[in-house]
Amino acid sequence: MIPIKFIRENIELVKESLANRNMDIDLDSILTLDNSRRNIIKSVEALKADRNYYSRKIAKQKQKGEDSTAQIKKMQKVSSSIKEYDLELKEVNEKLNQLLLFIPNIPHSSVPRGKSEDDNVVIKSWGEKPNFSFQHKDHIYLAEQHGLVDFKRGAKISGSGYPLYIDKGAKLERALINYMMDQHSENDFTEIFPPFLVNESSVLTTGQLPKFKEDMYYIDKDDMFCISTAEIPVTNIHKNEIINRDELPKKYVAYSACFRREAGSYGKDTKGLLRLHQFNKVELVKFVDPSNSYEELESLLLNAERILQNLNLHYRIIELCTADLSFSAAKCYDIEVWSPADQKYLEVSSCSNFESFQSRRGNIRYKNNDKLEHIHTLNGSGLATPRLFVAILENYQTEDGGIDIPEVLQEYIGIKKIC
RNA sequence: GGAGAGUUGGCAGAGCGGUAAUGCAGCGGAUUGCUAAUCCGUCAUGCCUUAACAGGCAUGCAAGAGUUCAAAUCUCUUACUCUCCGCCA
Repeated sequence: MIPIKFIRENIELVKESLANRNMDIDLDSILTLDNSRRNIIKSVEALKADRNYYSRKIAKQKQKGEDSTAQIKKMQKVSSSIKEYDLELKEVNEKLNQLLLFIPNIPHSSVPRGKSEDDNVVIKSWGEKPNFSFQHKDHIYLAEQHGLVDFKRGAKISGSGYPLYIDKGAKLERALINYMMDQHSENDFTEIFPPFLVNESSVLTTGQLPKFKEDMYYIDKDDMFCISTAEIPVTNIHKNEIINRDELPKKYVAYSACFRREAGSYGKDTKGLLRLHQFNKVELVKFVDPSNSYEELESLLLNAERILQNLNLHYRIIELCTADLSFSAAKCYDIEVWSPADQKYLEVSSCSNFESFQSRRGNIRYKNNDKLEHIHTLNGSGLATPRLFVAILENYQTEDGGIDIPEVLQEYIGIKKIC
């Protein structure tokens, strides 16, 4: 949430930020609304001052036993016109707040400007693309060949986009989750197992609502949302709380299933594990002192990268440009792992600094000396499993058609190779 | 699902129709030569005036509605927390 006062005082900056995001939001009508809001406040507060003055007078008169029917008559009129103004003010406030909830975060000054995702910047590349001396296969073939994932039965049970992991496939999936959780725990992230259904206010905090309601699974009867990421429950751990400065940074790691309707992406990546309605993800969330949130973002990125390094998978890091930045983020890095079959990079993590955007929505503050201020929130996938699963199958396949298990996972899965 | 209790500032805690006591912590200042004490101020948000310092007004007692000249206080609705009962993995 960008506060109206900030918009009012930095209108050019906000306009520029929206333009850089390729977003068209009518700021002038927001300012007009703000203006009329302040005018109403002026009028109604003058009346309320009047009312307070006469109420006190009436109280004194009553004590003395004097008659005050004239004043009371007058105040009845004042009160009813206060009521009208208050109603008007409430309507204007609601309209204004509704509009403000649709304004995205302001990109950090270091974010590259761009018109589309083509302007994202590759800032790092780690490892090497594998060279196969044999005809290598894609993950769908490999998964079906070895009975790791049953897409057909998943579709029978739920629909497309709900893979059924079986036997060694199920074990590999669980090994990945357990391995990543352990790694991050060792780096002082506190382990969380969050609720997977959350209320509306939690989704407003992180910014998936109100703008992206179409992407969420919604349970009408109970007014609950299925989480699209563990970011939602974990960020809301401290909703409406005040955190002591000496407790910062607060670092959490959580596994969750993630549910996404993927509205508007029909026909894209419909086969295999690349785009799913339900998938598993390990998420890192940090609550940090605003003065060093960008250093914390860099270290968060390293925490996520470490997983791919330990799995010895080639990846690159993209710095998202203003046009590709997500709604709530001020800055974001994507980590993309190499898929030999598709000959392209697959996004397995987004690491973002939200600055105070989410903490304002969720009223998450910290005590800075004598002042209460909004904290900065960060999060990053560490990592999402489906594309990681893809990368392991494709990068670790062997000439005899088997799949080697990466060394760090062997103790988790109990075998060294899928034959 | 049923019954009861509760929700007041950073925290603790009073007030139960006349407009938020008090304590603790924090911050600023004064004073005293001693790791501290004492005193004063400040310590939520918004709006207005001001270049700024500062000042004025309003709002704020879980959320919303109602009664009233006046609501933390009375009435209704909702949310959440706790306790007990029921059902259940």
